[in-house]
Amino acid sequence: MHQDYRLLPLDDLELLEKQTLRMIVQALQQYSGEAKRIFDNAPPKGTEVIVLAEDLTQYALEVAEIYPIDRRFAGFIDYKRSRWFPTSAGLIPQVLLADAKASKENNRDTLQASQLPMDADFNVTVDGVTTAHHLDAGVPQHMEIPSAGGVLHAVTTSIFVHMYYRDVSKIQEPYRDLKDIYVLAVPHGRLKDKYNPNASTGFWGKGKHSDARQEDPRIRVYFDRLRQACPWRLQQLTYAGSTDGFTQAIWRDVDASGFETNEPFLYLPRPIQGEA
Amino acid sequence: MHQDYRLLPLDDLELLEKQTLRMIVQALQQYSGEAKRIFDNAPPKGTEVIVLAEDLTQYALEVAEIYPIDRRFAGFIDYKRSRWFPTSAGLIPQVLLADAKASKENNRDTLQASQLPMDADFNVTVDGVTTAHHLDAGVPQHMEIPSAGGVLHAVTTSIFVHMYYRDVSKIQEPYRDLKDIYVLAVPHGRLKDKYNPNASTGFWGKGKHSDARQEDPRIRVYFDRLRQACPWRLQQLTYAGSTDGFTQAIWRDVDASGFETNEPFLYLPRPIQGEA
DNA sequence: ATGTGGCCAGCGAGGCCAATT
DNA sequence: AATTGGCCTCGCTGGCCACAT
Repeated sequence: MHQDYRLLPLDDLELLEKQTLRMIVQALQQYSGEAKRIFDNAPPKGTEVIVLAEDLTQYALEVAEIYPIDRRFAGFIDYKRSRWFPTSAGLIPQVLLADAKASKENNRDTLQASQLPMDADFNVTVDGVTTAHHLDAGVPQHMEIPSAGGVLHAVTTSIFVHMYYRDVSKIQEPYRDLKDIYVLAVPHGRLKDKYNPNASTGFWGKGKHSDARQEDPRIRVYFDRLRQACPWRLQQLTYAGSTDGFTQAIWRDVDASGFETNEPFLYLPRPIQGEA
Repeated sequence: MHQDYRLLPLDDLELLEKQTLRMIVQALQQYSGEAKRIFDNAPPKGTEVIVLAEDLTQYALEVAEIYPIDRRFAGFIDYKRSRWFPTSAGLIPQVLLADAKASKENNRDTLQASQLPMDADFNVTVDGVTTAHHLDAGVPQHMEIPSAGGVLHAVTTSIFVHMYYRDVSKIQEPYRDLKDIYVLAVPHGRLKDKYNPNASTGFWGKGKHSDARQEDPRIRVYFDRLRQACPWRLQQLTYAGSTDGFTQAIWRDVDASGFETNEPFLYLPRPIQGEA
């Protein structure tokens, strides 16, 4: 049984990320009812969707935590927890990094360099000319935690919770319509060779920063390409067709032949509170 | 035994706020060691002190929570919890609203209108001319929570955690020096008559918004006047003279004669983790 | 020197549009 | 019409400075 993620076979590292995401999807599904009520009905007040996405992500995930490691980090990541993660390969110290996004787009996410878990290579085409670009990872592969008997290397796992919505009204409830919650597991830095061996292969794209204004570089994750590379890394909880206020409980995976599957799953809905 | 804060005598409402603050001061004291290590050593990256103050406030307070009420609100308040608060007058449903501030000033705090718990009247002097100003409270006196047998009215309690610091270095640790943690309990709206009967009496002052640019009005709390009005509502945890990395454990109160007192208190230091 | 007033800076986080394909 | 590139908006938080006392 391993305790150090650096000794894990890459397949086991992927499984750790998959298990992490599966748990987060369960937590979001169970909270999706209240999440939509709050998101849709919070009064407009400037940049409220940002803080709504952050708060709702926290409320969804905090009740699904596991064996905590008593170590905290401060910084720009919305939700971060150190914990012992149980896997078949061993009990792995992990730092979960989850970032909440609110967006009217549903095909990509923009990451700050500090949210990038792997060195990224990608092509950018402007005026028919394609050039290779590169951005170094800003997320360390692990955090070091002093411990009895040595230093623990807690593997970082990067999750993005993407609230896809549109505006509905400026004067009355509902002000917004939360349509889907996308959940992305962006591969750990050790998995670069598999997911992004070169600029032509991968799910990265030019960020939304302005070069002209010399803004800090950002980078984008494209949903469709992430899904093609690994279906379960792009989950979609949709409210479409919902009659009970909750999202559809479906987990995206692959079967033994490598085909994409959709597996319904059971869940315990957290009650939708606050209905007057 | 009351369950509705609206029926509490004002003195009991003050005691509820005092008990709330006392617990928060204890929590911050116990966490002050790690808080300073993290605050001082986090690498500069733009507006990092804001998020540091927020994260540290959360880490300090979340371990000191009490009997939670299963109700969540989303919004711009940094730390918010619904809970049952035990007082001698009854078990009172409460929504704690704590906002974190980072500042190089140590004599006042700026509040958004949405952080203002009472209607405020105050004088503004410009060019020798004094005029009365007014700003309506943006914090509701309570939040309504549907419950078995009726609607609970959870009293809001507004706390501000003010990290007073200065910059030290741009290139090496420590980057900052966290000097004091001020903790303010701003009186509930029902206490306006006592604390702010008119524009000439109170601790409010002109906010730091720009009228010229038509920014949303803000308002300031002046520490000295809050302390004069009610000494325990302005607490100061200072690192000055500290040899162990923790703040001085002193609670400010008043004796029976109304004189200000300083009471040392015992605490269980949370270990300062992460020292390499 | 301090205590107030208040303009502005910087920077997140996305909206949104334009140029391609 | 859908995809990708990227400029700019908007608002949140305080730094910081200028008077006034």
